[in-house]
Amino acid sequence: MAEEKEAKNPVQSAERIFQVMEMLAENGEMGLMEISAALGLHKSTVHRLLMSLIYMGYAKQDEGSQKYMLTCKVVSMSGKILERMDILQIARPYLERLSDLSGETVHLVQREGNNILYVYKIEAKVGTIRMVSHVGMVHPMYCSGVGKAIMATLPEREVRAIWDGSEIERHTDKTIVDYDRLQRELSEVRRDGYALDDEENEKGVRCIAACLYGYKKEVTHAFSISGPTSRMTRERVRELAVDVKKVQEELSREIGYYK
Amino acid sequence: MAEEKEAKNPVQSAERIFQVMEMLAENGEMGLMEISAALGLHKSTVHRLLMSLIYMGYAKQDEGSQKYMLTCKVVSMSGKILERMDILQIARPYLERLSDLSGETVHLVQREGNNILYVYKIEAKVGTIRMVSHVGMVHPMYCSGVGKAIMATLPEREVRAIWDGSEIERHTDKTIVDYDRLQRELSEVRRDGYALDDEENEKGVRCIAACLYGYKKEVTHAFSISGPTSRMTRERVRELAVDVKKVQEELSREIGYYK
DNA sequence: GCATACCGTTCCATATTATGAAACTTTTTG
DNA sequence: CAAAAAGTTTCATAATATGGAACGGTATGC
Repeated sequence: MAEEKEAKNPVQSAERIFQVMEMLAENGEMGLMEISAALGLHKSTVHRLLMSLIYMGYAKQDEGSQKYMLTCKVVSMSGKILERMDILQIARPYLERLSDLSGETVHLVQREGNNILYVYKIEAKVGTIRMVSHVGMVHPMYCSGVGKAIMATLPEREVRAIWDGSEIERHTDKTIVDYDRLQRELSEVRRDGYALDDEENEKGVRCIAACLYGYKKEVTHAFSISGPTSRMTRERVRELAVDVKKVQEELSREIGYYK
Repeated sequence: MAEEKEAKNPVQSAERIFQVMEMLAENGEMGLMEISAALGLHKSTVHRLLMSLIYMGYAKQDEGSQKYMLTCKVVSMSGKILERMDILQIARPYLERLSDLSGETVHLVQREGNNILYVYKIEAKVGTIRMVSHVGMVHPMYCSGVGKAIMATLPEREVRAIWDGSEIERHTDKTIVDYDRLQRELSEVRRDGYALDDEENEKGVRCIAACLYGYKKEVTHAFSISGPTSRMTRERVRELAVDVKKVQEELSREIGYYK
């Protein structure tokens, strides 16, 4: 009988308060009973937690519907976190250069376990098609150019762990759904120095990505240029690859990576 | 002896947890004792709160320095909040149109008491000068074009209240620092239908702004085009005013405002 | 190189705080 | 208009957070 001393949150009410917040962030406006039922907490408890959130300015109650929702106070906190993020501040001008010369959407992402988190986005300067991505969005690694760019720097067993830890979902008919193909593609990424996402994630969207070396021992960040297949022809991607690799090199060097 | 039954937070530890988070968001990496001293809480208490934040994924501890900092988990929460914000989703294409035709920085802001909060920003498509603004940033109303656009819709006593509730700070030699001038400018805004910020907030930056009608009874949102004085000449501003007012009208109508 | 001071961490008895049942009020629904 | 559901308030009780104290590690100063 293995005595598992499982780690537990030392502050119960903190845990519950964030459960409520996450619930509201996920579902938008909710009623008290709805939250109570979803979390399995007594309505009296939920009410108290909500009053606390309102008191602190993180939530509010709609006067008409009486439903609860989050305010923008965490948006403000989020902004401060991003402004303090040194890698973002350093990368920004480089990414803007990529945006200027391609006119396409540019992203900077950060690894979070088996997923990547979008921390910066520059909207396309041409065309009217908008990508669904947005700052704060979390996405699986295995089906994104940036994710593959990061995975390509990891030893096989870690790649395997990410694969096993991800829920493999087919988004388009080109989505990678078997591990062998992922491995083959990662070798190509290592060979070429950049990663491609050829409509694997979103129909009609092609993307070229590269990672950033030198921030931590393990690679944690990557960036990409994405656009509609109409403009992002295979040929154009090959052209952009030159710029992407150049930015990768310069930026990695500025961050502190040599060779 | 007026028995003031001041409202208090019904969940003490929630209050403290957010005090810790806000502290870290404001100051970045901090040591345990530093937080403890700043908040006047016992180090043991702060430690427990931090362990809770780490457990939930909102904070982490640097292995080297042992200092604590926030992770990007609230960035993710923030992203979800913004994606649910209907007015932002509706306004986005209109603001992009303004961005396309001007090439300058475009903002959408939301009133938060005496301040405005930036909820959306489109970077300038021309030039290399970057504005310091960012999504999540909070700014006083009295010294911004968007702020004046909103204030111009309020009755005098509310304007007065905002003025009194703001810390008047001179940012440039053109910053409004007396109430009479603010009032005069607000009359102009009412007359013209748009607000100007002529280097009042940031040296070398001119901005034209208008509010959005129809979302709530009170006006809560405004948008703007900003750029360096070199490109944003008085004449160009007059030209852009036409587009700004057009977007104001169309957008207000789409939101649900008639006449 | 040793002593001291400082920081971070852990433990624990105690007092405070959060809890949830129940009662009450308001709103919605049939 | 009645009944049900949602939201709010109260309160005794149980559980939780609290902070003093002590421990261990690391940096600082002599």
